Amino acid sequence: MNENGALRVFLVDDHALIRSGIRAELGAHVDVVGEADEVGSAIELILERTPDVVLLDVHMPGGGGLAVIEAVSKRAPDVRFLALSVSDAAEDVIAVIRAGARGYVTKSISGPELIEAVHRIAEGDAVFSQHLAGFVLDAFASQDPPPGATLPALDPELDQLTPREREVLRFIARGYAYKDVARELSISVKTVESHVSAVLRKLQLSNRYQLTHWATERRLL
Amino acid sequence: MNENGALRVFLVDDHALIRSGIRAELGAHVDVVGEADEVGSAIELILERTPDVVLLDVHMPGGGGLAVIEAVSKRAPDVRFLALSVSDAAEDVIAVIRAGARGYVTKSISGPELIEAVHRIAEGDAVFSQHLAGFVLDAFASQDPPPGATLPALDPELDQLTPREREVLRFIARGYAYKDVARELSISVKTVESHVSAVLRKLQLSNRYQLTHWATERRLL
DNA sequence: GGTCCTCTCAGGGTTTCCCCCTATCGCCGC
DNA sequence: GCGGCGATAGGGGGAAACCCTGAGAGGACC
Repeated sequence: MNENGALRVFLVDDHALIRSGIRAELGAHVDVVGEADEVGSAIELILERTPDVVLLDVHMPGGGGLAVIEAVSKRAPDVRFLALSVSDAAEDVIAVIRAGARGYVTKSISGPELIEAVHRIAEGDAVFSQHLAGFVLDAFASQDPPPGATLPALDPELDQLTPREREVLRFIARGYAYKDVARELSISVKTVESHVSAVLRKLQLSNRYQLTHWATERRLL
Repeated sequence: MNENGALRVFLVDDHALIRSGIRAELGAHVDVVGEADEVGSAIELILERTPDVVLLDVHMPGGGGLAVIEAVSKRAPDVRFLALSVSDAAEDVIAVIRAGARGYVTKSISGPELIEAVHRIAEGDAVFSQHLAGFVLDAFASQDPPPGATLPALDPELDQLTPREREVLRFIARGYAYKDVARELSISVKTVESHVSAVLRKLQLSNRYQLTHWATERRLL
């Protein structure tokens, strides 16, 4: 907080237009203490100005928002991040949450909604776009679920896969060879085969090609 | 022009944040006479208010900016379009220019640049982001073949494939087995192998599943 | 005529994919 | 504790994919 009691917010986005839009929408409700259009200066300025909340784009040249979150979190753990993106791909969401963001909203959010989201993040809540909640909870089911969110119905077919199978599925659907998946996950090729067999059987598919399409349709890539 | 001599501009983008950013950047330099967040109302309002320039996002639910350009151009040919997008993918650019847009800039454009671009469009100029200009001209220079043909003849990577290789690529990316492709094209399996090898080598991919992924991203399927 | 490219095809080899099967270990619930 | 399930791993085998080399026919270009 600054001397007026307003939240101190920092913006990171490589598009000047969008930074401008955010500033216009947030208006007088918060104090925008700085902004950056690329990773390096973002890290530097955030550490210097220690805002309450950093609003940042996930997709940026030079490593993207992930690099910013990781670098800042180590040295200024009190700074909270709200990821802002045009993408609602499950992978992006998971990665950015893993890195330490407290929320993830798409750019279709309205001004008032964004203001509320920023305040909730500052108070320690987790904030997600409506249709993302399921994905996020699903991925973190094994660990600690975010506080007080009711989850919408998950994909019944995706639901019958075990977490490990889903992990393997993502690699396979992207065109990884079995041995590449094995190396990525540090398991044997034979185990990968087992998982793939299980996935194909459960989803009633007959080969990897269909798996790629299945995953693409569900926007898992 | 309106009574003050300012340009009359209309905004179409499904993201409120971005519309807000554009309004903030254009500021007092032009007269924003309306905005829309989806295709239907965009067409209706543009026809009603007949702005000098329409700034519109290429990627939108419900057909995207293309549908707007086509529908409006038929009934109000004096309205000029400047496409605004996060993407600089070749096929997007070409498609939108074909539809009738007079320019294409990415959202990384600065405020002053955008203002100048809008004015130049209004005056009848064509405006393109720096790194797109050469690209677009190349594409149209080398294109005289049949108007009904498929568009992506300008992708530098796709371009290095021979016609036969492209043909084989389409089948392989759809999941056809070598022998199926051979039967479809009435050639031997060995010949299919040769073509696939050439395609993988030229595109620097290592297997057919990455090819599916590659083709899907380029919307070749 | 010579050169280059494309399309065609082949042999022979290695690797990967996909499908059977079994099997161990650990965790959780009844 | 016993059964179920998930993750791990392996054997074996057939089919398909992939790699490398070579080579002939036809066309285009100079």
